[in-house]
Amino acid sequence: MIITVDPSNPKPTYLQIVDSIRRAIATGAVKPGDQLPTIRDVAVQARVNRNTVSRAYLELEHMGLVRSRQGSGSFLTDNEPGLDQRERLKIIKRIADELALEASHYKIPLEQVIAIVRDSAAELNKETEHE
Amino acid sequence: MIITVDPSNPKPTYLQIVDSIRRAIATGAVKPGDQLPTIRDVAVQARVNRNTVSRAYLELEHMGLVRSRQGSGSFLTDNEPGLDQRERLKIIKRIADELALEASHYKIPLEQVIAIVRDSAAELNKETEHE
Amino acid sequence: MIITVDPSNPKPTYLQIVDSIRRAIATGAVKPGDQLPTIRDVAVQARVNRNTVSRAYLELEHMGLVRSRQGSGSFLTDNEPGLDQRERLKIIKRIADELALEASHYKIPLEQVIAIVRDSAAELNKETEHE
Amino acid sequence: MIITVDPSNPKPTYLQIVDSIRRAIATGAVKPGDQLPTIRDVAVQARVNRNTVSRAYLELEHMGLVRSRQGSGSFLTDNEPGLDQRERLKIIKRIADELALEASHYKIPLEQVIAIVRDSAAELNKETEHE
DNA sequence: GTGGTCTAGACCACC
DNA sequence: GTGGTCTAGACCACG
Repeated sequence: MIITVDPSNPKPTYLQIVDSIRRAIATGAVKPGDQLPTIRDVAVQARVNRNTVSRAYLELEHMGLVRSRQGSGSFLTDNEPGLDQRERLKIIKRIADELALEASHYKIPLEQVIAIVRDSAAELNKETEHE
Repeated sequence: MIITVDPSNPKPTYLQIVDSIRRAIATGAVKPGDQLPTIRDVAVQARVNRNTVSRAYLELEHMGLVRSRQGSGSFLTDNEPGLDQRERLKIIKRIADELALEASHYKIPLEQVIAIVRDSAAELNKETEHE
Repeated sequence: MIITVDPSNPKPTYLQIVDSIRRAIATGAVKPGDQLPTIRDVAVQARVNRNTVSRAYLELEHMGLVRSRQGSGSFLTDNEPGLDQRERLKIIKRIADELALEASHYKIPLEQVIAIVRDSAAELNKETEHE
Repeated sequence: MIITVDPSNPKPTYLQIVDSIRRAIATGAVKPGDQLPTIRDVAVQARVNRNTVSRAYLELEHMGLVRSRQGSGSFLTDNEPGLDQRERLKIIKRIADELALEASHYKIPLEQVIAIVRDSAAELNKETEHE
């Protein structure tokens, strides 16, 4: 699994790591029960401090996606995310609003924006289809 | 102009104000040359500290959308945003990626997500069309 | 609010802080909407590092009991805990089992154990009744 | 003797094994002088690493409950636990406090909690009475 | 002033 | 080997 951290991205490092792993989950690169790379490995690979990776894994644990056990490692759970449908749609709407606002501000046509969204989704599904 | 701040929104207050004003620009509620509401008015209306509104206006100045004139208030400029096309698309892509990731995580179908994006765009254009 | 940390207690420091605050909530010493003592204040008072208190507040935030906002402080939410009744009883049962096992091991009579439990509960309710 | 390990239980594996054996002692399933199952047997049955079982048996030795004889296995001693009454009550009080705090937090009535404690104690004594 | 993030490095607990 | 905790101290972001 490839965990990338972009220092120019304003998003906090630990959340970028969270996103990397959530992306790996979405693409099917890791499956429920699988062991995640160790905290130390990710720290070396992404060139960040161990504590920062710890923080990311803690977040994933609070999201119910990961379970870490002392001495044996961190594993993907088989849980579904726990939010109800309303909450989910609220989150999606918030991001969609932001997308529409930025696009309008930069005068990027709606259809082009939608093409970009399709593109992002396709990148996630690319690997999934191979299973 | 209505400036709303939602304390449950994790986005910082000053950026919520920035977004409100950018939204007003996008919908045509304010036009180049128009005076913006005073910092004090916004602070009272949105029930936030004046420093926070100040911070928002400063941000808008940095974006080149607003110019403050000594003693007479803040006015909308007629500037186009200053980023080049590549930068703009990079920002859009980042948001689109996030949208796709969240949607996949919550198992919301792509077409529904796109419908929501169209919706968000339509809300922005609603008022514009009336002009 | 008094936050106490006992170095001889094997429970991690940050969880002892969490318990102190949960205890303050249970006794009614803090109410929904109230501001909690600042992270820095707790750190000084309990003689621990700021980061340790941060960790405790983060945990409380993940439990849905507290909301922290940059620049303004940490506040008690008005949420009810989010577990369903089954989960709650499972947690209670686990502690009850441990209590029964230790008591049996130390040959402490059941009725004495129950008296101690009543005592612990009374300490929590003492202050509440004064409201 | 049945040793069970629940991976969803946050308690460390070796302590879960310790508790299983202490429970067997409390119910009278094993008596002073009896031989305990071999480390290897427990490891196979509970599907854990032999080192983990070793660690559990070591802990039981430290508690004075078990003595290992070279080459012939581990046997239950006829020792009484070595803590003085104050220490014992302190441990009981700590668990009782935790029980009261969780119950209050989850709004479970005190009498129901006590019924659960009686239940836990009854489960321990059930088998004892048959002797 | 508030809380948030990150680093460096130490030590502990568990398997 | 694994993850967990804590410290010290720096710097940033927000109101």
